[in-house]
Parts: sequence; C-alpha cells; structure tokens
Amino acid sequence: MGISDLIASFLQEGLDESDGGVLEVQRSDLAQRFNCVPSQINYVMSTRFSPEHGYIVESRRGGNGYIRITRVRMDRQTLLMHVINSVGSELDLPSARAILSNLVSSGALDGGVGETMLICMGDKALGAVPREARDAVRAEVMKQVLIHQMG
Amino acid sequence: MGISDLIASFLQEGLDESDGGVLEVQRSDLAQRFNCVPSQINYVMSTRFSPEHGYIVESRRGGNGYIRITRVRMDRQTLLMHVINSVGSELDLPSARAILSNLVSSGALDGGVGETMLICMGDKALGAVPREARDAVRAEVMKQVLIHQMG
DNA sequence: TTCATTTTGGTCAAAGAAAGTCAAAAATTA
DNA sequence: TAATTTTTGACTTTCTTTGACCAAAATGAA
Repeated sequence: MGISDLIASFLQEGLDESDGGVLEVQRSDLAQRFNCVPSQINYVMSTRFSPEHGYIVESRRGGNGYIRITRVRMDRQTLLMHVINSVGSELDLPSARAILSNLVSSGALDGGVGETMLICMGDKALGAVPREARDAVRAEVMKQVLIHQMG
Repeated sequence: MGISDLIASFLQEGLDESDGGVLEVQRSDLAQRFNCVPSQINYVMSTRFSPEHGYIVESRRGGNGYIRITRVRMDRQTLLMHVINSVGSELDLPSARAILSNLVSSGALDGGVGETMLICMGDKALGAVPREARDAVRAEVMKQVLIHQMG
C-alpha cells in the first residue's frame, strides 16, 4: 500500500466513526501525520473522494482553514451518476429540458431545482456567452449541478 | 473556530436576543473581550455583516461611540426585487454567495434552489467561459433566476 | 465661542496561516 | 518498454490577524 492508500483508509475510518458521514481535517496536519507533502492530500481527495466515488469535498483557506469530506447517499446517486456520465462536452437546450424533466418526474430531482437549472441554462441567462459556446457551458452546468445534487 | 468566527457568532446571538434585530456594541470593548486588535472588529463587520449578508452597520466615533448592527427584514417580493436591482452587469462569486445565503436564510429562496444557482455560477460550471467574462454571466444568471422566482 | 484634548471608531497594507494548482520526477503496472 | 499512477515541490490564491496611522465626535478650558 502506498501512502495515498494509507491516507485514504485513514479517512474512511474517520468517516465511519463520524456522525452523519462528515469528516473535517486539516491538510497540513494530515500531511505531517503521514509524513508527506501537503499537496498529496489534494491528490487523495481528487482520486479517492471525488463525487464519482460518492463524496463531496469542501474546503476553506486561510487561518483555521479545513477540508471537509461528506459521504453522499447511494440510491439516487446511481441515477444521477448515470446522467452525469451520459452528458458529453456539449448539451443543447431541448436535451437539457428532456433530461431534467425525466429526473424530476422520477423524483431524483426537486422540481424547483430543475426549473432553476433550466433558467440558468437558458439563452437569456447565457446572453453574455457567444452562441456557439453555450452548449458547452450547458453541459458543464448540468454536470456540476447534478454532481452537487448527489450530496 | 478562529477569532473572527467567534466574534461573529457572539454578535449573531446578541442580535437574536435583541428586540428589533438591532445590536449596539463598542469596538474597543469587543476587542478586549476577544483579546484582539480593534481593527479586527471592522474586519468581522465587512466580511460577515455586510449589506449583502443582510445587515446594515452604522457607527459613531468620539465619546460614547458605538457600532450598531441592524438586521434587514423585507417581504419576499421586495427582497427579490431589491437584489435584482442591486446586481449590476457583473457579479463576483463571493458576492453571489453572500446574496444567496441571505435570500435563503431569510426564507425568500428555497435552499435547494440557492445551492443550485451557486453551482451554476461556479468556476467549474462556467469553465467554458473566459475568466474575464464570467462575472457578466453570473450577473445575468442571478437576475434571470430571481426574476423567474418572482413569478 | 473657539480651540485643544480625549475618546472613539476607520483605513490600509503587511505579515501570517491555510489550502489549491500544475507539471516534473519517480515508481508501478501492463 | 510503454503507459499509468504516485510523489514532490515551487508557485499561487484566499482568508485572517496585526499594527501604524487617520478622522471624527465630545468635552472642557480659555
């Protein structure tokens, strides 16, 4: 087992013992404990605690900064993940509408959230984005929101 | 929790207990109580009690000087309208965050919708938009969603 | 009244304390 | 050997703390 694996399993344990599946750590503390460089913690986060793996990682810099890992629920997640993976690098508005209406009617997404997303991806909201770039933005917006929704 | 957070939550409590959501404190008193330099109080005011966070801060110097914090309360329509009008042609992410958190905590916006908007305006979601154009997109997204929310 | 002194609060920039990014080097694995 | 994954570290960004210097209001003496 490499250091990254050690760190990962240490965090897993912490999450198991924590209440609510939430764990807060300090990057430099962890790095010291495992005798590695701080940025390795970022590596562990992005390779083992990504949303695709079922986690959300938030953080704050500066004095009293932290890294917070949250384990997300699993059932809805599968559906959302499926959609996330199916969305490529571009997404037109009608497709977005269809996807969202599916998610909402299947109960995987709150109606208000779905509508909000639609507005965010609409031509008015994206007025400042060149027409030919909008579908790329839509794809990214869709994916990011759904990834976040897994939490 | 850092000192700034401690001071902020102390003030929050005071506001909750106060009548009319108004609280008056003395800068040097506070600084002494929390064992910090007076200007740190100003820092707390500007980072946690800004108008975007839903507060008005007034003050007076000289003998018996004070700092007065007032929590702003408005009905949903007014609040939304106010925000829409106050957002110019550009909006940076921290400001968006503050505005949304205020709208949500005041009950004018559903939490899920607020979070969704934040993700839609995040740097990841707007990855395909040139950095220097993002704040313009954010402003438009914010306004469009809120306009939709008023309907 | 007028002016100096005292009592507050305000500003700003530097220093400090985390965390983030990115790409090269090293190690593993296929 | 070639490709992929890990490990490192130099550089960046964000948030907080501190302190030196500034500005205004109240007070009291001339």
